[in-house]
Amino acid sequence: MDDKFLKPYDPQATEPRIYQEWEESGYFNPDNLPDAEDREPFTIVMPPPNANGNLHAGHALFITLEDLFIRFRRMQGYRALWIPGADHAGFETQVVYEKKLEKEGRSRFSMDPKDLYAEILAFTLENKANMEQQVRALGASCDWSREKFTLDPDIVTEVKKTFVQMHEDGLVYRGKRTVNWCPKHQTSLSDIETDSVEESTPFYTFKYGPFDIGTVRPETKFGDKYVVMHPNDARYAKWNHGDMLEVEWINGPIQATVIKDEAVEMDFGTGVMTITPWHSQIDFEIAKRHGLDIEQIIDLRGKLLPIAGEFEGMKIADARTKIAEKLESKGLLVSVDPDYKNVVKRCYKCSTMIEPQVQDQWFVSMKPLAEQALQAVDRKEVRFFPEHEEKVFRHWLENTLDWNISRQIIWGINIPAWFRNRGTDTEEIKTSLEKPDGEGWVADTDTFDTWFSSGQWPLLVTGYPEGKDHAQHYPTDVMETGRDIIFFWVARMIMFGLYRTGSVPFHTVYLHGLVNDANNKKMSKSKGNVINPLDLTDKFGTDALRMGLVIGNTPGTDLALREDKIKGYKNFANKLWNIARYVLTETEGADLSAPLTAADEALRTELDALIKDVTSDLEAYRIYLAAEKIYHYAWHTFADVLIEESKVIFAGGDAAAKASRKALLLSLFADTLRVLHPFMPFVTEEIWKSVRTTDTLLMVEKWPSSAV
RNA sequence: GGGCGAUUAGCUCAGUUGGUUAGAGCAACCCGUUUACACCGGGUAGGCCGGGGGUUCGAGUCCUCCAUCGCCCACCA
Repeated sequence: MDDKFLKPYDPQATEPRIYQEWEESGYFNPDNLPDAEDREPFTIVMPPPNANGNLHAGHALFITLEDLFIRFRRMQGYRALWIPGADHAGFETQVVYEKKLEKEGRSRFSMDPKDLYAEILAFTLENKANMEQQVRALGASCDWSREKFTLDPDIVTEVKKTFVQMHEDGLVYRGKRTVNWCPKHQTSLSDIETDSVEESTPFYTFKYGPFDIGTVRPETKFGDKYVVMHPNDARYAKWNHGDMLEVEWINGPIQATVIKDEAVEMDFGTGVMTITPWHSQIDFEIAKRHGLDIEQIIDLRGKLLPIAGEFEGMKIADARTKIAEKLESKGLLVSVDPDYKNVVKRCYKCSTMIEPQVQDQWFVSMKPLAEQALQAVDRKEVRFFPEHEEKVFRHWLENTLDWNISRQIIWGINIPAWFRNRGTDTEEIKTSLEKPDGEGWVADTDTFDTWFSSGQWPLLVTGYPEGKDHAQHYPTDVMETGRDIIFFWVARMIMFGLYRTGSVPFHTVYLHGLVNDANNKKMSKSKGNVINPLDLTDKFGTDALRMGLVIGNTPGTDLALREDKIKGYKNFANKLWNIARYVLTETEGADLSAPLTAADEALRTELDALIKDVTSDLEAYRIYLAAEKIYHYAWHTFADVLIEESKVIFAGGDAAAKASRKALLLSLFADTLRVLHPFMPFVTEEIWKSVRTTDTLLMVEKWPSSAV
């Protein structure tokens, strides 16, 4: 027996050494596996962590699960490939960096864009290196030789090609449309980058000529020269579409026009409203239907424009009550409901109120792409774990609107579009990777929504269209990621995968829930309850953390991360260590081929049955069950029953029984280690060194297949 | 407003898709230290499986209604 077993298991000293051995073995790269060419591929694309900070508990969970899937399949004999990556994370990283600038008393708006880009790039690359070390610490057996960064030149080129091709196919268009504008970050955002928040706000009813109109936003009302009602509303039958009338309004009399439109709800308020098409999606649609003028009232910083007269330059929040007061003083206020419940959109990063603005931007036409994705799910080409997430997925795809993909930020992939005579009647637009021929072309300064590029990640990292990996490893097998990014990412990957390659990017979607704090509350910096997974690996070992993340965690369900639970699995790692000490001490020089007694044969069969069970659990993604079963076997069957029984046998005089039991202990322990390896790779690999009869690493040992 | 999910032991959760006396970990309580391991062993206690109704030979599991909690989506000003 190795002397190392005389001391308790020391994960801190063991783990980095073991990881280095794995990495140096070359087996993370499936091309180096024995008989690589004969193996069936099994592929996972890692959700590339944002290279803008430390890994959080959610990363630890996905790394654990994906590493487990990969190690299991590698041992089963697949050409197991796990492709790691790092995400420049466009807007997210820019927000992180802007906070840093703010702390330093600087601002992106007073910087040269080139300098800003260079600074964020340096920041990102530094974090990327840090992040990669943390992924290693968690035991990830991913193929670092294939690692991709979302800003790698080949990735960027292919992303741009997708855009150009989609433009040619009419799936990308430039349009003057309502976008979600964040006045703080000075960029538009997609619909899913905003949060709808219910708030209590005064609901005003004003006199507008002969009508009473309701609004929660008096500050937008300056340009309201259209008054809209439902065509079937009997109360207003005497008014005809197009009727003109003069009404007294905020800054004096204006010419108003009656518009009849079915978008108006007859039983809401008075059934009459005025519209502000520049700052409301629904109003914009009405204006478009009837060819009405649209006029900007609020600038991009959230301040009133000259049209507001005496209110020019005021912030909308301050202007709101002032304008209501003025209307009241003019006798135009009918009533105020002080506690009206209204849903407003806020920036998902800074909670600033989104100001709808009409802008010329790039959009993806979602309907045709969503159709394709839904059909692929209908054909069962993608299955979901948990199953019910398929409903959530469908519901979103059936209702999603066109996707604004242009961002007015520097940190990202620039949109390969070119303008000539921009903003004039003779404006020309071209999309191409290179500047078009001819004079006067100016490049678009906008960048892509980061999900436009990460949505193509599986096809990009496998080297579409010509890469060898694309032929061999696409479509991939499992996409394991957070339930919270099913729309941001999973839906887009399926759409882009189908669009560009004709195939779904993966056949299985495994969605994990949130990792919460010990009280099952969402972790957040402001609450101060954030748990750093690397602290837990330092304290209890990576294997213990992995077990703690996996056991009792069903897909799609949130997990409470408790230290006492992880501590329990640290004890388990040590238990395995002590089992090894006993087994190795007692079986020194044992004859592995000694015939088994009938009783021992039954014990062998018992484990075979368990392995069969655990294997089918793993294949069906019942990870939580598989982990618990093998844990329970090792501790409460192997250690508590078998070893105790063995002590009696070894103390007795039956030589055949002794020989049988020695061979049995070794064989059962070896298989227990094999099955435990995907869950607890470090301690099992370390013990394996003393158990193995060849010099093979446990990570490439054959998964035990039983005769049962 | 629409959708999804949860409700099982003190706590955190399983219960593999209807089949014996409902399980695990942690916590609690009692006993045990000439040892593979106190990062331990042996044992005990603890559950009208949220509530009502239904289907069935049989329901924690299926259907229905209700209650509570959580999450997601949302262009009625």
